[in-house]
Amino acid sequence: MQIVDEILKIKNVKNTAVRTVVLHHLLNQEKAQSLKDIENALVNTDRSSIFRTLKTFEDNKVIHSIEDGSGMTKYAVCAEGCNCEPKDLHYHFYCNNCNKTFCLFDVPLQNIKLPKNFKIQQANMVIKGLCNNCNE
Amino acid sequence: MQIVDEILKIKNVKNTAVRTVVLHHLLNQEKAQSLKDIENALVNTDRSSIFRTLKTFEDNKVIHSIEDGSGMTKYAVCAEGCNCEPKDLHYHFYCNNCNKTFCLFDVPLQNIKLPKNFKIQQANMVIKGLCNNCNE
DNA sequence: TAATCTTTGCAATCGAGTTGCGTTCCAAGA
DNA sequence: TCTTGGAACGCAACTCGATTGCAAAGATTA
Repeated sequence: MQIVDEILKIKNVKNTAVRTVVLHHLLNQEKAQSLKDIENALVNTDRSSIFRTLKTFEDNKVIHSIEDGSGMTKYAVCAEGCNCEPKDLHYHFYCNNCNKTFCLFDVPLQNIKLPKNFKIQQANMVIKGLCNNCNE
Repeated sequence: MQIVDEILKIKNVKNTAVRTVVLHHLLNQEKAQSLKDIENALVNTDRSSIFRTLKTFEDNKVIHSIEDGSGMTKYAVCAEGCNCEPKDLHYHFYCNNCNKTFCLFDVPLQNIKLPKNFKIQQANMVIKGLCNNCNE
């Protein structure tokens, strides 16, 4: 739990009961979590409280959200030092079979050459296919 | 209208009244369209008919869908010869200001090196920022 | 023409996300 | 310690894009 405290302190987010359990849960997942995933895991915590907690975390760069095309926004803890700027972006991998969403921190994002006068602010890169567990 | 007929014929999709107007509309747009966009443009065509038409088009690779994070799935006509396979993928650009979604056909997709045993099937690449009209 | 399958339009439903509001909690100041 | 104001919480209701059930209309085949 001291990691949770530490992260919240660094990101300047006040620690509360809900925030603690939500962040603790997120830290213990290998795959990005949807609101429903978290709701199911934390049975006695209210959905809207979790929702507002996720918003707070996102606003304060504790976590980042991923639109993986599953219809549910997924959330994952930002890597240390991440400010969710273009340089901090990474690919996500969505498994079409087990529906898990992974952060691919090790796959570098190419330097994208946009058309003239287009300006990048964020990006949402999702590769879909089969993960190592589901690929035969 | 003969382009519409031609595309549907090539993609093996039976031509109907709704399909004609939907595809014709999509062909005349510079930006990807949401179901609502199409609904608003084709006032006397039913939403569910448009919806089912889009599904049919997508199943038959007439169009592809884009999850741009706006909460609404967008649709755009596939380029000639597109089979919506990884090699046919392209980046999309979502303008945070005017909310338009563009297909960036000219920006090549890098060859992504996935972790061992991961297999790519599709991808949804969305870059967000300001388009040329909105970038000052 | 009759039988059958497909497409369409309408209405209802689903579900993720979001919000309003009253209550509870907490921290700062009196 | 008590008071007070703001933040967080829990509950219920609501929004809105997506989807489906069903019957009518249209197209296709025998």
